[in-house]
Amino acid sequence: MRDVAAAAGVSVSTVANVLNNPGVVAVATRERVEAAMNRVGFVRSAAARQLRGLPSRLVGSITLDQGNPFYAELNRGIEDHLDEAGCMLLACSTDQRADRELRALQLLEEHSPRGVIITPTGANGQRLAAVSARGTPVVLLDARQDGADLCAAAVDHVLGGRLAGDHLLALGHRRVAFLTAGDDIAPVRERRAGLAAALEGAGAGPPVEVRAVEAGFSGGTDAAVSKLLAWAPSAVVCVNDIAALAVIRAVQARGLRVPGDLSVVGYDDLPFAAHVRPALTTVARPIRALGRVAAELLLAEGGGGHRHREAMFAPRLVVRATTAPIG
Amino acid sequence: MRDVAAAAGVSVSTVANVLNNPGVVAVATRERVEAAMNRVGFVRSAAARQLRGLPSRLVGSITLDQGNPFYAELNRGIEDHLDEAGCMLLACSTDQRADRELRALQLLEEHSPRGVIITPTGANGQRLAAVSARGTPVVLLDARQDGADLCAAAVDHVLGGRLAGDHLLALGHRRVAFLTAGDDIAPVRERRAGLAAALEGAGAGPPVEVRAVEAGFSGGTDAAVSKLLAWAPSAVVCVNDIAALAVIRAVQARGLRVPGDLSVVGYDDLPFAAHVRPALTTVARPIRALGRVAAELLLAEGGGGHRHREAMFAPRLVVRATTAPIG
DNA sequence: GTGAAAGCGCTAACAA
DNA sequence: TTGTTAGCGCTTTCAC
Repeated sequence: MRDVAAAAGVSVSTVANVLNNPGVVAVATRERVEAAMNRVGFVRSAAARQLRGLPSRLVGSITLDQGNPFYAELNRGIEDHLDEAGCMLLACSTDQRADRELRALQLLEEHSPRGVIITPTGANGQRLAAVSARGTPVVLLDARQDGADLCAAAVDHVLGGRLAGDHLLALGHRRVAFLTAGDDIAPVRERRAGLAAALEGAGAGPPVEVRAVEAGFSGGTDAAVSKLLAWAPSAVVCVNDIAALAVIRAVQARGLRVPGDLSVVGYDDLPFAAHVRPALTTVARPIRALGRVAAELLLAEGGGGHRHREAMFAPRLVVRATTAPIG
Repeated sequence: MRDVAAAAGVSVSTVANVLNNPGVVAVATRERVEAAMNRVGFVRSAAARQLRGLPSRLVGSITLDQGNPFYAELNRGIEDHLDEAGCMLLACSTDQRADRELRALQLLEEHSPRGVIITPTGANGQRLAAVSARGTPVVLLDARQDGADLCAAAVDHVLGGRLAGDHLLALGHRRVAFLTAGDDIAPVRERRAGLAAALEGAGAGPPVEVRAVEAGFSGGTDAAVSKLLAWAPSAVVCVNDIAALAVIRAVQARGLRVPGDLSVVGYDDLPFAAHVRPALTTVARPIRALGRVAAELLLAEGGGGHRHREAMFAPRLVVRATTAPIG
């Protein structure tokens, strides 16, 4: 900036005015300064502005895995809204490990971000509250504010589980399994609870729970499917579409048919769900909108007189071709 | 930091030593300082360190769309490697628009990142060279260094196109279409060139090109498929797996069978490709490895005496069930 | 309409 | 082993 000032034959504060207060500087001067900026290749230093206490343009995003299509889409939604405010996403993955989450939080804080949007593992609630108390807006994503008083953009997963359960009940299913992924995070517990409530409310037995070791497209699923089939359910609700697809494949590999021999319900309605054959019946949630709203809540928290809010989204059942009447 | 110093009854430079030079400070003092840091809730200011000229821990990633599973996986690979160096990803999407790319570059530069990894639209080559010249390492991802002298982690897309072409030729196909997505970026041009080379080398006609307006899972595909079928090819090579899936669906909706009536080849081998039915024949590239290597090149460029390098990955044909002999 | 100067939190060179 | 100090690039207040 000094260089620009020198090149334009003015003082640094005039350059500053051109930048922050263009109206106050004479047109001729301004043009001279702007020309100088181009000549010198001037780039403002965000570090220096931050040091002066100006609001940062960085927003942290901590998800379980930014490589997962679901979280990728979420980040995209966040980015879309942030873009309008000139902010950028600092994206980290935790792989659902509390230590990685803590580290990410630490590194993020050092950059004094405008705020942090997080899909929490659930293990660092206190730390999150501390970050928030220190003045960095924290928005919970896909999680309720349990205890801590924070903003949240959440999905009613109890309803999601119930939707899946009601759908299967209506088709005559009574033996229903729930396939989870070795995790015990709140959104998964809630889905299971909703499913159980639906089944038990109708006098059916509770869902049996089957754990796949890995949540991914491959690995761990095959053993889980053996366990699953040993219980001989007529339907299975999966923790997400990826798991559902893996289950379908494993079931088909055993010579069984979906939905003829086993109905399968996914969760998320990822873009591929509609294009798979048989097309996946699944519980949809507005992923990108979730991200956008989280970003909105984050930016709104900057304003004074703030009260933490929770934006709750209702999931929606999308019936396609992997569920069928029993018999 | 002053607060910590006061709380521990030492000077700021002692606190600094505890942070940067722990060996040189007396154990008792160090423990006192560390206790004070916890008490005060001390968080280092990255802004201040940067202002002092220390290397930044931020790495920019500019992709076409971080919500796209391919780029999401790429970012994850980058993150994996960066993590070991304590760096974080500043992720932006351009939607393949030159103006958005320019803006992202601008915003990134203001944060003086340790480097930038970019899937270029191709329109801002000069600007990239300028950024690099100014001292910020730039690594091209999924692109060759055309003209500009930059590091690159690329895939041999000409080979990729050729692999698809050779496979189809071996199955007896002679009328082959190439379905692109309304874009004209280098990786796509190269695939088409490789495909054309294979076909023409074997005396078959050149591939006809069909443009889908949108690259997404939905939208634009249906009209493109009509155009495609009007030409009555026996096989189609798609610009990526997502497009391939959309094509398969649209073709099936018209009562035709894949691969019976039309063979389809995808590109990328995204995780779902193996789980779709019929399972997708596709050209695979090591996505996460690409990201990791890009990150490696980036960090290596920090070291002195640097010569720009190009890491080239060979794609691999994965034959599944969407291609069949003609007849 | 423009300039001078202080200070944000930190590091590194030097002094004690 | 610990303390003092200058200065990184910017914004902002105040004086001209």
